[in-house]
Amino acid sequence: MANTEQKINFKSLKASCQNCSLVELCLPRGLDNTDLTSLDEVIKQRKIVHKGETIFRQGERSGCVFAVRSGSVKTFTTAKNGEEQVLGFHLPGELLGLDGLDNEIHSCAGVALNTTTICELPINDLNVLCVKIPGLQQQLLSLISNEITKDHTMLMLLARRNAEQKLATFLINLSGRYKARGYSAAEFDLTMSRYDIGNYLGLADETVSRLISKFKENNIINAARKSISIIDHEKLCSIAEGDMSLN
Amino acid sequence: MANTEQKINFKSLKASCQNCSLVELCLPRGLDNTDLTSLDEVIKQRKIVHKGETIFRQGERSGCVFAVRSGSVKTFTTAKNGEEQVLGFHLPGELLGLDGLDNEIHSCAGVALNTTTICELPINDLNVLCVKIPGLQQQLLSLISNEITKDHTMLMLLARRNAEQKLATFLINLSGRYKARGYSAAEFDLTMSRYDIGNYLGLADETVSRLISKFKENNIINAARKSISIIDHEKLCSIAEGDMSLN
DNA sequence: CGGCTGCTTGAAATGAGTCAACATAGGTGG
DNA sequence: CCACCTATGTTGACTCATTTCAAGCAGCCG
Repeated sequence: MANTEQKINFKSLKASCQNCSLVELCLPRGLDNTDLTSLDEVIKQRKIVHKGETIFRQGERSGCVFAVRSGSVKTFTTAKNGEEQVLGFHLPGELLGLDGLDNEIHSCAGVALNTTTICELPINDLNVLCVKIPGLQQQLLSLISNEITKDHTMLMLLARRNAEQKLATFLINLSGRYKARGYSAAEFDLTMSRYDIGNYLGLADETVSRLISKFKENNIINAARKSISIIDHEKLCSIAEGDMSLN
Repeated sequence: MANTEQKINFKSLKASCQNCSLVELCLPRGLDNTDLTSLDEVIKQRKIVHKGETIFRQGERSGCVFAVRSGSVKTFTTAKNGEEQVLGFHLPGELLGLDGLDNEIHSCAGVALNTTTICELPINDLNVLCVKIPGLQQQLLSLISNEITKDHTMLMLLARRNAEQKLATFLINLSGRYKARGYSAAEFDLTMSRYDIGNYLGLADETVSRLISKFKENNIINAARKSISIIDHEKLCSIAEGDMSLN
């Protein structure tokens, strides 16, 4: 398909899909440069998606997995009655669309929350590569397996935690993910609306708003609209764990 | 590893792991008898597990996926503070432990709810087979992908539905799964406790109890302890969908 | 500049949780 | 085989966290 003569090293691969977790996950497990070249060929050219635009639709077979290069994305399912459930938010370096890894239709949709750059990874090409690179198959299973573990954490959060704990956990989680990708853990933007946060956490958006205000009053965070800074990470953790409650 | 001379046809395979969904899923996709023979070799001898006994532990690497042959199993995670969250119930013919398909540690535990027969499918053997049988790899991805979709449905249920809808959905779901495996859709036993149901659905067990009573009063179901019969499936669906509410 | 969308805040309503007492089944041991 | 004991399930009364309804506010985009 592509020119396999052109050997690409890790640096150029990383440049072609910066912070792409698939690539990063593969690296420490002993894939060599040839493998990486092949992998690089699989990553289609980046695509720019604007706020509110759809990356893949529910019920559609995109044939791809996606990696966020910049910007952010929400995934959600739509029920028969039209109700939406936000399933997750995806930051730079993170993957989405793994529910289509079996090359069947997506059970959720992905929409950009702001101007976003996306790398597409065609699944058929990945499958071909999997035969050539035994470790890659394992990586894919690991990725999708982690996805299940994440969902299980979310089930616990939704079923067992109160509103304060949910929001605190959400903020800590975002903070950690930004940090893992080299951004500030203390200051970042909430690219999603209060409504989306509430929907994701199983709360009314008014409740989210109220809690943010309460966290502000208690000098745990500072917030103005989209912009968030975490002042007291430790207290936020205590709230998330249920070891502490406000008022 | 095993004697590949001994050709086993579908019938004997099915007998060896009755209603095993992995086998069933593979069949319609064109695996031939030789493939099935190999698959059969992978399925370790059945194991009997008694009520309350553990099939695999959280944090343990079992190296297996499991299929329920008879009985039933619950899976759950335990949080740092010791709190448990039930993640699912597994009926005859269903798989569990897919979170270990990447051959890493399980992020949840599986415990028998009553006397249960289990088939073990060692992942390493499956991986070897995947090289021999291209379709199998696809099947595994499909299975795990369905698992993600199921979790997403559950997230929607926990986040957006009230107690009545949750319990109605739960009962309809169980009914459908029993039916799919050839059991009665209208009459079955709840092998799990009210506490487990409540934990799974994010409700107090008293709430579950009250709702069962309410459904009984309205002649939608009949129930005595573990035994359940669905009288008015249609109404139950209406409640689940939120088109109808009691009192 | 004006209108729109998203956010904030207040007050009232309510669904589900908590606490507590009681009922029943099933298992155990005398 | 009966009597007791413990688990689990049921029901009631009360509480409270969160939702709902409603009104006002502030950025932002055309």
